[in-house]
Amino acid sequence: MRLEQLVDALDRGGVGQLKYEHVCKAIGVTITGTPADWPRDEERARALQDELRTRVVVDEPGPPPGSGLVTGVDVAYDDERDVVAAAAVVLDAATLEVVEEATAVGRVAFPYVPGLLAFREIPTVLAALGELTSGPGLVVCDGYGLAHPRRFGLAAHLGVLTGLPVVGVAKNPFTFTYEQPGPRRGDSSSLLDGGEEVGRALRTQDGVKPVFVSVGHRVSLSNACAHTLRLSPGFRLPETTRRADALCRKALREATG
DNA sequence: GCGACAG
DNA sequence: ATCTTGTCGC
Repeated sequence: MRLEQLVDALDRGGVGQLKYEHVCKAIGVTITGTPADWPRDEERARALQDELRTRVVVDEPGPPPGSGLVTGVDVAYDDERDVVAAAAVVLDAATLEVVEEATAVGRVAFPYVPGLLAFREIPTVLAALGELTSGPGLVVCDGYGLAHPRRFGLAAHLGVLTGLPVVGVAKNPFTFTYEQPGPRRGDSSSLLDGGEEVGRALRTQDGVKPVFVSVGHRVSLSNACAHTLRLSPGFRLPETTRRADALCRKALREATG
């Protein structure tokens, strides 16, 4: 996906106030600044979530597991120097082999506030996605989608901005509750916010702590779980997450030192 | 008011 | 997320 297409997508999505003219190239990575009109305080960030949440698409099953491309995205921080590095790693969904990699480095755009994680991660993640030549296919990110206080976590936010199918796979249950799923790989249970199922606790390896899957955009929950399972043949976390995590850390090392 | 709280 | 040694095990 080229950067111009990404910006077009942003405009078509009615979020044209998000400009990425700060994006430029330098020494093999993309250096991105925070968009001038990016929310600067929690109040405006929550207002933007409330505005964008209505655009989440939940009535599509999403691409079938095991075919096409699947892209993992992740970020690493150097809070001392106010630097963030993002990575996007495209895998062949059938073989889990790496098809393409891209990174971007930028300034931290927002502090970490539970419920507002997307504002911290998304600008640099978009820059990394914009560097990809291949279409990302299904995107898998760290954190939650609809499992969120206002039903608009990182995965949903990224999906609405790009129009891509996105799933969220988190390592912790956040504020939600769940019954312990069965002990075998593939066993799952509901992730609950009160009585509402907002995601699933999914066991990806026998006898290992589950991961927490939720819908981001244009995928069903059951399909999101099926993808997560296929992407996790040997470890607790999906290969997309593992690859993106390793790459963004490397990009941060090379950008910082 | 206090604690908890994706990454 | 990040700070961090050793250690158990394949």
